[in-house]
Amino acid sequence: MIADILLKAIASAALTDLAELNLDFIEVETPKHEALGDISTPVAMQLAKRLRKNPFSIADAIIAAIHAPEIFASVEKAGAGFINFRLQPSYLYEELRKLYTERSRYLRPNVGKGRNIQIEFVSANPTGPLHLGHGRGAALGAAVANLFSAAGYSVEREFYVNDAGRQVKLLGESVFARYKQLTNTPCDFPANGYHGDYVDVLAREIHAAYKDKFSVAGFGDVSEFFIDYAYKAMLSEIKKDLSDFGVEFDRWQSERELFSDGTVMKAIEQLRDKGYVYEEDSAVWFKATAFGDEKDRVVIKSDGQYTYFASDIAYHVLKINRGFDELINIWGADHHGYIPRIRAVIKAAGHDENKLTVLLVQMVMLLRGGVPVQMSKRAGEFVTLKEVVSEVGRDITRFIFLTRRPDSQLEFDMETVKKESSENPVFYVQYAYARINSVFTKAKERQIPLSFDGGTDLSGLATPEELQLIKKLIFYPMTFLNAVRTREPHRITFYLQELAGLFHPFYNKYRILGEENSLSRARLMLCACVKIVLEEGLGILGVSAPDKM
RNA sequence: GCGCCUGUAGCUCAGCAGGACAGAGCAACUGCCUUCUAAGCAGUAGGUUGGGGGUUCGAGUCCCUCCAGGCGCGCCA
Repeated sequence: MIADILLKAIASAALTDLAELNLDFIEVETPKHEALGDISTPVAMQLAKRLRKNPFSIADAIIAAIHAPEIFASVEKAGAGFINFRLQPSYLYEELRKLYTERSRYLRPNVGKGRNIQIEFVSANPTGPLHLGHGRGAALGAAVANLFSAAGYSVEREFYVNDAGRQVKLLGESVFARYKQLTNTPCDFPANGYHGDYVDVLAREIHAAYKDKFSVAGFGDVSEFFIDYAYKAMLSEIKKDLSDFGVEFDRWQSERELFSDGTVMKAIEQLRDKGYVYEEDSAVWFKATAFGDEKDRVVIKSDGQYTYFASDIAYHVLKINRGFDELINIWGADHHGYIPRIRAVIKAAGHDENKLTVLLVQMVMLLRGGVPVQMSKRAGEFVTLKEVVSEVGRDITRFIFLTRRPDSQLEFDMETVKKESSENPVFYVQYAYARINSVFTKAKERQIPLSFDGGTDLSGLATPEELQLIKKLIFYPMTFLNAVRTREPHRITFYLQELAGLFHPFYNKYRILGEENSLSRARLMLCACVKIVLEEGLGILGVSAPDKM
């Protein structure tokens, strides 16, 4: 909006060589200090270099070309060449009314235009419960999905289930060994087996249901039953934990199916037809180096077994062939080394590699009172996502994950989190929402109407606190679009804290009810807008907006 | 050894696409509840942005280098 006006101004500012500059993005920002203006742009300074002209004269030319007195109360050149704008209160009121009447149309600029995007996240092995790191991926993935969905994309959320291969077999074998112990038949526990309590639980379940039925069997005789029983149980536990964490998926893609329905074989054959697959040392290789990877990768081992990478190839080829405009994978940072080979697959399959985006989420260091909690899935020593969520709460957990950039390591200290929980930032935001709700309840009791329209008189909103609040609200779409562009939901989190940080002082200083009628109505409508935006932002983060606290 | 990520206030973290005097929460200190929720508000204090070079009118942000931490570098999954 503002950027459009600027663009037109620049175009008509007789800066003739402008056409070739290809200005697809005009930087508009809110100044760090209120005193400087409501919005500003460094565009004159940026143009100075390209046009080889003095930034001040460029700024003058742009300013002279801006004719929008109904929007700008002032347009000034400042500092090293910034152009600072001050907005007309009447413009602010008009925008606020638009926000109120248009709601999501105002808050969710449609940049996706129905394009299809698929986001795959969590995809934890069904060999044990989710830990906190998975929770971080889940919170991020869900929020990114919400972000894109709000931006007008058609979004599919997928969980890739690694139900084939060695790990689920080891799980089944571990459960089998525990089962044998329950039937007092000797059995070696598998090397590298899973030691968690949940393995015993599964063994006991099976023993309770089937008694000693399998006690004389060797693992080979009953492996299918034990493997299936165990991983399916784990998978449904994972589903439940995610659901309790507020994270839902549209699709669960089984790795097994990729083998059984021939997808893996077909994908490899297709690559072979294109000449990207060859045999050497009695193994089958994918020519990843032809597409930028540092070495070729084995697809079928010399013993005839497929590698994990084989099904990964099939999985990604399948995904990209399903016609998505973009694929997003959210991976733990420990998998970053796999990015080049997956990119190579996308390219080899004849697609633009830029259709794939991998978001890496760094490790979560779990601490208790400053002491790191050692975690080892194999040894069964770890704190699960479920435990953390039940101890510190879902909203806090999600909010903490989403107040950090994904690519920075995160310290999660249970004691600190709990200690701070009464003063947790998430409550600060939620409290603003609850307070507004409470005022509305009071208003209803006094039979004050709570519906507003384009004609509501807002001119009473004239204090600095009120004007700042309005500006913050109507600038939400800017933050939103930046969050979408960068795939960084934490920008929403910080925005919400800032919004709440403007609301509370306002609430504290002024009265909403009990003022002269039109002022009271105006303030109620302002609150309604704050409520709308809080709800919108919290919704994207997957954090609840409680009516009462 | 090579690659990726990180290093910002005592602690946990932001810093928006290279722009103005580097911000927030917690912790510390001073005040504020008979008025719509004090999970709140007003205020004080706290920094050589890991070190050093470079590019630029301008660098926390880009490049090089060094230091520190994390994670990867299999015919493992």
